[in-house]
Amino acid sequence: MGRGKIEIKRIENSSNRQVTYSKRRNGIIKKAKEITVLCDAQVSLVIFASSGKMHEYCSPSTSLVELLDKYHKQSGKRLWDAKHENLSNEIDRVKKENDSMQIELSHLKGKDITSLHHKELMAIEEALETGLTGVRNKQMEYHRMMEKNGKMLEDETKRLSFILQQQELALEENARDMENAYHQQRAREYNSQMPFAFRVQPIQPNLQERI
Amino acid sequence: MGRGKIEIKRIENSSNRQVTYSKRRNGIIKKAKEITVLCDAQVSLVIFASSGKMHEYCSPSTSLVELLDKYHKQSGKRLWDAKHENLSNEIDRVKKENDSMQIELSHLKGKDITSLHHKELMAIEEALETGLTGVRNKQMEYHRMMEKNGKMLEDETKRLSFILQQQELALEENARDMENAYHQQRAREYNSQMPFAFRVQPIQPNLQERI
DNA sequence: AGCTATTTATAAAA
DNA sequence: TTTTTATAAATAGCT
Repeated sequence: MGRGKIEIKRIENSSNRQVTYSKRRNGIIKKAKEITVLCDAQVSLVIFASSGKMHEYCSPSTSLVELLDKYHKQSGKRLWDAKHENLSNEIDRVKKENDSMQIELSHLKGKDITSLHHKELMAIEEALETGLTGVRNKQMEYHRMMEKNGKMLEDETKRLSFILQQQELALEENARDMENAYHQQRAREYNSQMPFAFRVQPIQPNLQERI
Repeated sequence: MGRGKIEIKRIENSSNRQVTYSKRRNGIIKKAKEITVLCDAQVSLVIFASSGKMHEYCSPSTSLVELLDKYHKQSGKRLWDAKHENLSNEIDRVKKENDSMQIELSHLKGKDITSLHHKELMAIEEALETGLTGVRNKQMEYHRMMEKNGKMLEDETKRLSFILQQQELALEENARDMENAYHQQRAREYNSQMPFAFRVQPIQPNLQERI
């Protein structure tokens, strides 16, 4: 069906193989369409190239899912049974895990322990104590942190109020100085003397050592 | 491709249609086999005649299920039925449940609590305390039961040893009686007198009222 | 189901 | 890839 006859065996030349694949794939799809129309048939065709690329054809009157359903019914082959079984098994497995965790949780919460024996109760008690210790340590840690923060705030407040007090004292002193200066001024004015300047003292106490 | 050219439209003559279907179906399957061999392709082909009869071809290196799996991965189209999807959904749901229980269990056991906040820790602590209370109550109950059992055993032991003591006393008495009887016998033999019988007394004290 | 004239598909080349 | 073209292959109509 071409310039030369070919044997039906793998085409070793990769680019020839690719070209032939493309042409023959189109050919098959064309044939599938034709038989669909000519003979009222339903065709599902899925082709994967060695590259992994997929092409498909499905008769327009139907769908792959529908055809596979018919396939089930006709061939009796249960295509999805294996999958179903796997899924079911996994569900069972996970549910069992679930149940045992559920029971463990109940026990840890003190529920459904009526039927337990002494040894089991001991184990649960131990687990609860371990957990409680862990949680309480964590709480303690948290608490200590809060306390530390509180202490720091308290210290800072003390420091700030001390500074404030010092500043107030300084202001009062300053005010007194000014008043004195005023009275002296009046006296000097009265004596035709020049007033002498006064300087505001630095009022902020050196508190660096407290920081 | 035949004695006369035909239009690609439904063949109205039923027997012609049937013949053409048969010939072309074979043709397509042959082509499918050829492209499989020539080009390293994988082909799935399912054909239903209008009569409902099915024919299929699948490349020998694979299977329909496998190809459909690949199909699903490539196209993203869901081929499996609702049941399948339901199962998948259930697995997801149960797994999620599992995860959250796993986390809860970890927390109750004092693991992975580093990232928890104060409020959450409080809740866990409370749950642990409740659980511990429950378990300890149960232990207490158990303990009380054991104690009660112990008390009963003790009482029973006392009762039994009392009975034993009584029996020993009775035996001693019996022995004395026998000795006396022996001496009397000897005396009587000496006097040619017949011995008189003696009876073992019931030795078990009536202790029913203690049970 | 075979046969065969004719159409169609396609291998090789471009 | 697509087109060209010589040739192989498929098949429509007939038996």
